[in-house]
Amino acid sequence: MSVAHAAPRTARERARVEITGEILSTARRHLARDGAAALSLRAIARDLGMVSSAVYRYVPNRDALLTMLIIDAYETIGSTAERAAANCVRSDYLGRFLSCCRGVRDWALANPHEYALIYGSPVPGYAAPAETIAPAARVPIVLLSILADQTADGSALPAALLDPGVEQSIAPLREFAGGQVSGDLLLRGLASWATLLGTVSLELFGHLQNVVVEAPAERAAFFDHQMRQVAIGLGLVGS
Amino acid sequence: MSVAHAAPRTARERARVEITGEILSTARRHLARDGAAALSLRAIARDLGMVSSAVYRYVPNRDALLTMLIIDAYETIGSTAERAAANCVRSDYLGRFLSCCRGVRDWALANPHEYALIYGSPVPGYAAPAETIAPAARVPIVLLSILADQTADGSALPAALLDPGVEQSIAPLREFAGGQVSGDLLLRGLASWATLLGTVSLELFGHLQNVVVEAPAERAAFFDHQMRQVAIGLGLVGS
DNA sequence: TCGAGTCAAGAGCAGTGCTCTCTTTTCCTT
DNA sequence: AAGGAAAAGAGAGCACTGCTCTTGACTCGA
Repeated sequence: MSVAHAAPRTARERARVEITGEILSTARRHLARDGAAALSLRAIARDLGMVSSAVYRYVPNRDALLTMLIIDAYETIGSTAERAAANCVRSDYLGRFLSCCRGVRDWALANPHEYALIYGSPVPGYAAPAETIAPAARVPIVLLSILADQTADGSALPAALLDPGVEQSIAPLREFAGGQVSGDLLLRGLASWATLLGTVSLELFGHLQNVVVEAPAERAAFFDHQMRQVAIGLGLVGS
Repeated sequence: MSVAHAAPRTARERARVEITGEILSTARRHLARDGAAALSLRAIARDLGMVSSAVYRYVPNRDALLTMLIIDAYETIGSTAERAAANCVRSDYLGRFLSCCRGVRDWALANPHEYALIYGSPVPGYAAPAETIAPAARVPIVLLSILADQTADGSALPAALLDPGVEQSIAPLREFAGGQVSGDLLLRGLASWATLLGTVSLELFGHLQNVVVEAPAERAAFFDHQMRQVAIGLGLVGS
C-alpha cells in the first residue's frame, strides 16, 4: 500500500477508485434488493453499462466482492451499535445495553439481506478471510465493554464459581477481555449476545409468525421486554 | 389424493413413488454436501442416470423440492427434540430441557446444512408454504410443554406482572398455549428458544472463533453451561 | 385392440462465473 | 513530442444453471 491510495493523482487512478466505488454501491443495492445468492457480476456490469469481463479488472472474483460487502455490513452494524450505546451516559449500563440492542435490531430490520449475509447461513464454498474478524468483533465488543465498565465501577454481579472445564472453554475470550471481567460474567455476556442475535434472527427469518403479533409496535415492545430481561439477568443497572 | 397413494398397485405407480423417493434422497445427499444454494436439479438427474427434464415429471420445480427438504428437516429435528426430552422422567423438567437442547445441538452439528436451511437465512425468492408451519412448531412445542408441565405441577415460577403492550404482543402464542402458562413464563420460554438457536447458530456459523475453544469437549461444556443457566433462569427444577 | 394418459429424451432459452484474446486508451519515459 | 508499456474495455467462448416445449415411445384400462 502506497500513499497514492489516499490521493489519486492521475485521471486513470481517479477513474479506478470511482468505478470501484460504483461497482460496490451497485452490488450493495443488488444485495439489499435480491440477497447474496442472487448477486451477479453480469447484472452489476449491465447496470453500470459495461461488459461483464470489464468488472474483473476491478474485482478479482465474486467471492472478493462478497467479502467487501460482508466487511461493509459488519462495519455498519458495528458503528451503529457503538453509536447507539454512546447515546447514553457512561454509567447508565442498562440504558447502553438496551440502546445497543435496539440499534442492532433496527439496523437488521432496515437491512435484512445484509444482516442475513453476516449472521445467517454461511455462503457455501465461501470461507470468510481474516480481514472480516476485526469488523465482526465490534458488536460483541460493545456488549463486553458495558460489562467491563460496570465491573470497573464495582457494581457488577459477584462472580459465581465455574466448573474448570467451562472456565477453560472461553480461554480465547478471556485473553481478549484481559482478565477484568469474571468468567461468569463473560458467559452471561455471550448468552446475551446469543439471545440478541437469536431474537433478531427469529423475527427476521419469519419464525415469530403465529407467535408474536406482526404489528411493528408489538414487535418492538416484545423485543424490548426480552432484552430488558436479559439485561436484568446480567445484573446491569441504570444510572 | 386417492387411497392409491397408500398402496401403489400398478407398476407405473410403484415406479413413481420409488423414483420420487430416490430424487428426494439424492437431493438430501446433495444438500448435506453442498448446501441449499448449490442444489441443482440437473445434478440430481445426472446422479440418478436420467435426463434433467425427466425430474420435472416428479417434482414441479426447484422450490417444491426445497419445501420437501425443509419439511423433512423440521420433522427430523422436531422428533429428535421430542425423543431427547422423552428420555428423562416427566417430572425432571430441568433434565428434559437440557436433553432437548443437546438433542437440537447434536442434530445441528451432524446436519449443518439442514439446520442452515431451516434456521439460517431464508432462500431468496422462496416463500415457505403453509405446510411447513406445523413441522416447524415441533421444537418450540417441546420447550413449551416442559414449561406447561411444571406449571400444572405447581412448581413453576410465580407469574410476574407484565406491561399490557407486551402481554398483548404474544397473543398468538397465548392462544396456542391455551392459557395454562403465564405470559411471563411464555416470554421466558421464547427467550430460551432464542438463546438455544442463537447459541447453536453462533457456533455453527463460525462466530465463536477466537471466543470459545474449538475442541468438541470444550464446545459441549460451554453449550451445556449456557443452557443450564437458561434453564435456571426459567425456574426449571430436576426431579 | 386401441385411444388416453404418462414418461424419457432432446433441443432450446435466458441466465450465471470466469477466461482468453484482441483492440483501444492512457500514462510515463526517453 | 514520440514511442513503448501498462491498463482498461470489448467480445467470444466454456461449462454450467433452472425451466419450457415438442416429439416419440411406452403402458394401462376400457
